[in-house]
Order: sequence, then C-alpha cells, then structure tokens
Amino acid sequence: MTSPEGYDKYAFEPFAVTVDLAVLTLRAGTLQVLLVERGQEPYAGRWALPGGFVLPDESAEEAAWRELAEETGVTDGSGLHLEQLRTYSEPGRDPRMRVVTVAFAALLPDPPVPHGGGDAAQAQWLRFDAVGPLAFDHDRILADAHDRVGAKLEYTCLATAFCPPEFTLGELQQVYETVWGTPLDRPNFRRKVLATPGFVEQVPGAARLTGGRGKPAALYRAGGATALHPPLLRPTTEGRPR
Amino acid sequence: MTSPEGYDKYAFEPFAVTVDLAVLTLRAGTLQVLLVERGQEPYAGRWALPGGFVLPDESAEEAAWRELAEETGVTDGSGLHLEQLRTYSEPGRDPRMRVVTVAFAALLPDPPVPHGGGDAAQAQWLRFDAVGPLAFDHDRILADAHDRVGAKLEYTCLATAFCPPEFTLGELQQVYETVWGTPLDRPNFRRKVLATPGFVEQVPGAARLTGGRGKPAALYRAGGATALHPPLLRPTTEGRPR
DNA sequence: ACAAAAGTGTTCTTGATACACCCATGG
DNA sequence: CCATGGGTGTATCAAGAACACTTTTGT
Repeated sequence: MTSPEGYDKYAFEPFAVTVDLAVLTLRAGTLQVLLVERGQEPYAGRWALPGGFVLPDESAEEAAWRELAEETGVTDGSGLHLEQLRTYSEPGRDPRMRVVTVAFAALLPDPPVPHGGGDAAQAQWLRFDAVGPLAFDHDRILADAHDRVGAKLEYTCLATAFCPPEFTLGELQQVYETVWGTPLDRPNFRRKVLATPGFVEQVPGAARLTGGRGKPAALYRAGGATALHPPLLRPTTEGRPR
Repeated sequence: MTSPEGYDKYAFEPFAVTVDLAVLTLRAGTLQVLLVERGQEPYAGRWALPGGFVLPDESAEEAAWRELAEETGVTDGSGLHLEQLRTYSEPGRDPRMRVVTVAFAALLPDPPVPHGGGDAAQAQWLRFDAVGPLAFDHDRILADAHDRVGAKLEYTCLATAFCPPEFTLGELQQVYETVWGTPLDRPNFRRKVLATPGFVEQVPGAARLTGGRGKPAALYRAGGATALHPPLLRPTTEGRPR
C-alpha cells in the first residue's frame, strides 16, 4: 500500500466519482447518441454525455442504471444492455476538481422515449457521425464506446439489444451495417445468424411488412445465447486495431 | 447531473480511489500471480492483489505503473503489457470506507525479479490454480483478469507479452496452452502464427536448445502487429461465455 | 407488369483439423 | 540408436464469399 499509516478518510484531496453514459440507438437507419447540452461553465453550451455522481450507497453500475432511467425514462431494464467501458482518471479532465469517471455504454432499441428530462438539461438524440467536439474527454469516451460495440458485434449476440422485442433479419442486418459502416451479403448473413443456435428464434406465424413493398419478413426474438461461435467477422479491413 | 447545485468538493463522503493489479507470468510451465500477504485487518494474513492509492496528481494508469515498478522492480516498461480491466465499486467491498478500485492486468515474461519489496508486505509468486480465497473481492478481479487474458489471446498478439524478447515458437505455444488449459497441435499452431503478418519475426541466424535434448529451435521476436486476423480460436468449448 | 424486399440454392475458395513424416541434438 | 523436441507436407472437411435465382407483396 502507498499509505502505510492506514486509511485516513481525509488524507487526500477528495476524489469525486461519477458515471458517464454513451447511450446508443438506431433511428432512421443511423446510429444516434443521447447527449445533453451543458448550461454552465466549463464547456457551457457544448454537448456532453449524460452522467452524474455515484451516490455514497450505490455502485457505479447502480448509478448508471439510475442515470439511464432519469435521462431516457426507461423503467424496465430487461432486454436493455448496459456495460461498463472503462474508467477515465486523468487529473486534468475536469478543471474544477479531481473527477474520476466510470464510463458505460448503453444500447437501446429504436424509440426509447425521444427524450425525457430527468433533471438539469434536456437530453437529445444526435447522429453519431455528426457530433461536434463534446465537453471534457467525452469525444474519446464516445469513440471508445463505438469501438467496443463494433468489436462485440463480432463475437456476441449484442446486436439484438438494438432491436425491439420482435424484429426481422433485415433489421438485425441493418444493425451490423450501420455500426460497422459496411454492407453485408444478405443470404450469407441470414445463414450465419440462423446457424448460430440461440442467437434468434422465430416467432411462429408472425410476419411484417418492412419497406411498404416487398415480401413480408418473418419475425424473430432474441435467443438465449450471448456468445457467437464462430464469430461473425466484419469484412476484412486488414490490420484493424483493438 | 445529480448535483444541480454544482460541484462542492466536500458535498459527499469522500471516495478513495485505488488501483489493484493482477500481475500474471508464466513460470515453470504454470500460470502464476503476484500476491502480497496482508499484515493488518481486515483480512489479515490473507493474500491480496498488490495495489494502492491513486495519488492526487496521477491517473489510474500512472498509479498502476508505479505500483508495478514498486512491487516487481521492473524499471523499463517497454514490451510490458499493462491494461485496464474494469472498475469495482460496490459500496461494501472494503469494510473501512468507500473504496473504488480500478483493476489492471499486467503480463510479464518469466523471471521479472522474483519479488522485490517496494514497501509494506513482501510480494510472492503463487500458482494461479492454487490461490485460496483472497482478501476483499480480489478473487473476482483475478478471475476476470484470467478471462480477459484468455479471450485476448484469441484475437490479439498478446501472448508475446508473456515471453522474453527472444523466444521459440514452442514457448509461444506453451503460453496459449497454459492460459487456456488445452493442448494445441504444433504444426497447425506454427503455421497459423507464421501466416499472420507482424505477429512474430525470425531472428536471422539464432537458435537455442530448449529441453536440453532435441533440435535447436529458431528464435523469434514480437512483430509490430497487435491484432490477429483471422483469430486463433481455442478448441471448440461450445458456448463459452464472455 | 414492374419494383422492392424476403428468402433459397450453388459454386468456389479459404482456412481449420488431423495426421504422417523428416531433422537435429543429447544421452 | 533411441528418445526428445523442432519443423514440413498433405489429405480432408467445414466455413466464408460471391452471386444467380425464386417468392411475395404494393403500385
């Protein structure tokens, strides 16, 4: 231990511990992020990731769920995906004081209440590719969230977290194409998904029209599986970093 | 923000922020962990992961490097792998006060100084499969570190972090076999590694005897690549969790 | 009839698997 | 000359990529 004299609660300048959320969804065929506009300095007027303090009696995970509910209005977390990304702790990341933030990525299906004002600023959905410079180090957090989600689509069943309870394979494919930014071959995607036991299960008689025209598509639900074996690798962009 | 009145440094019970390190190495064909014996309550006499406070002017990463140097005596971090795992923040994880810890995994090649006492307790290498119940939630942190490392061997060049600067393909294969706990086919492993550009590069004329007997093995260095495409998947343990 | 979207089938190529076999060294 | 570990070759099989083609709907 660095502090041989033991734990003195006030031995150090206090650290604030917060959570920041990269809440992602797919709307109108684009990847969108939930952002709040800052009302005060620093970074007044800039967009920022929603977040807040971890309260004395809760874990970072509990704080993240709470913030997610406050910001989006979701009440029932089932089917929702919330995952810890990493912790950002550079001393200068908030000019006011030492703030260590535990970042989370949250994935929601399409219309998760456009924006519900839990407190302070109003939350808004913005297109992922059109977010200007964000407050603090939130650009980096958001980029890390995107990287992580893109990578996890390859070897987990995470994509269903972007879909409503019942979805078509075309919609599932759009998740991959939108997050990765590459088109996929429909027949091969279909086979791959159906060949993975527990990825999706068909809703017996159901079908739905998608683009207005065209053959109605069969509906599927997320299956019980979480991992994908073998993985669904994205088209060979050689030397992709992790 | 949960605190509309702004940032008051002392608005909350202070959080302590620490780092904990799961330092792994391969010695004598087994996976080993660096642990320290606790001298005081709580968990006096128990083994624990090395760690310590994040100081007011350093990031968690800097604190982790500092602790690693103090605990192992390594001075030159080049070639060493240190990676943030995740943050553990359950309110009750330390009975004395609220401690949020950022956990790291560190990978070292074989003999990184058996144990150098930076401070407090003496550090010791213990076999990974023989660690009894650790202090705090360190069992879980260590298990998470093992999972993460095992998974990253599949799709990154991480394995070389366990090897000295020059190593044989047999040694590299042992890394995989020891961490995964499964034997691999030597010819196929060899081809796979050599077919991945930038994974390893041969040291021109060099060769070394390994088991005393047998043909001397060619030596390799870690290449510049970090990702593995396509991945080197471990033998199909169906439905492996992530 | 045509466009659009779902769904099926087929071929070709690549990579993984499971071996058999040869090479160099120490005892 | 045999055991031991490094290194090569090869046949077989499963998975991925590419693309032609059929089906069902709306206009």
